[in-house]
Amino acid sequence: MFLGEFQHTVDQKGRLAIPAKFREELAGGAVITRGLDKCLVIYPHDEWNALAEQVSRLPQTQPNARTLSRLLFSGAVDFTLDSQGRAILPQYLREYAAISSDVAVIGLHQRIEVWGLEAWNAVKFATEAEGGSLAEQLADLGI
Amino acid sequence: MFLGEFQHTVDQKGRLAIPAKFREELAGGAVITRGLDKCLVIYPHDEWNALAEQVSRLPQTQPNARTLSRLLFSGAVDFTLDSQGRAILPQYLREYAAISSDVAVIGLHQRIEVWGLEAWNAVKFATEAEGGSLAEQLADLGI
DNA sequence: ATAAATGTGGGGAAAAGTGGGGGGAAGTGT
DNA sequence: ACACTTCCCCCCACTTTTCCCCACATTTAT
Repeated sequence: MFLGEFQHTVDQKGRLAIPAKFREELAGGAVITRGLDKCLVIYPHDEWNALAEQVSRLPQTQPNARTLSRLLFSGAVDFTLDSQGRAILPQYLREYAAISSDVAVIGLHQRIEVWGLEAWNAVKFATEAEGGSLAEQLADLGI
Repeated sequence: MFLGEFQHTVDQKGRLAIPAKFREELAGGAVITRGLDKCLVIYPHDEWNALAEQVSRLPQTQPNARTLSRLLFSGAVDFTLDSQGRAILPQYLREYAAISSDVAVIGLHQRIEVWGLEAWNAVKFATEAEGGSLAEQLADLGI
């Protein structure tokens, strides 16, 4: 399970150190691709396969399904960690998420998100601000 | 079951001694994350897993579900107690709850809350003061 | 009163994060 | 086919953070 928030940097070669706590679960290979909110998403192999299966089963007659397919699959890169536990972020993915140097790496249970630091802070503050209304949703879940 | 109120201190390394009475129940691992009232919450592993499972099952295509996931998971830290029975509070969690040095550790049955001491005192006085009207509102909940 | 347990502080070893250099494979052009 | 360039990957080195251990003061129990 991926948990927590980490501030890392992407070096000039486009390398990103994956938090040590996440490495074991990614050892079997992982996929990084575009996320739904101008961020990047990393899935372990198993999760990715399940997701890919799900998306490809959508009726491709619907425009939204085709758009989603393109977003997910066209940008996807299969990668393994180097000996220092780093992944390489292709340039077009860095551009998509407006990532320059400082990034936030976020553990979200089954997946990992990578944000440009500024974008993440904006999202975080917004999220904390609307914490109250989200509390009601939690209540709906019986929590 | 967690009960009682304890005043502890967070040292310069961000370590917080968990009250001895709580340690046994946290021995199997625990998770600390952002609470809904600018405090921190500690869940034993079992409690946390149930909560995480419910949230992660929400359809991540919905914006609210993603926001909720981020609020809950991004701040979460999986930890075990060190040999002195202490937990480490990451800096971003201390910032969230405005925790500097003195904190209140509150046992609340299934979970533990951690408050900055000043914030806790304010909340406590407010709670005690509105005890009367609170009773009425609780009555509406069927208690 | 003595002994055990609890809360607090600090030092040192190990690991994590970051940056840079060099060798080899792949691709391009002549 | 050969030389050249480019890119990728592996390795090494440094700094910072984290984790583990020991030490001490205070409280609680016997």
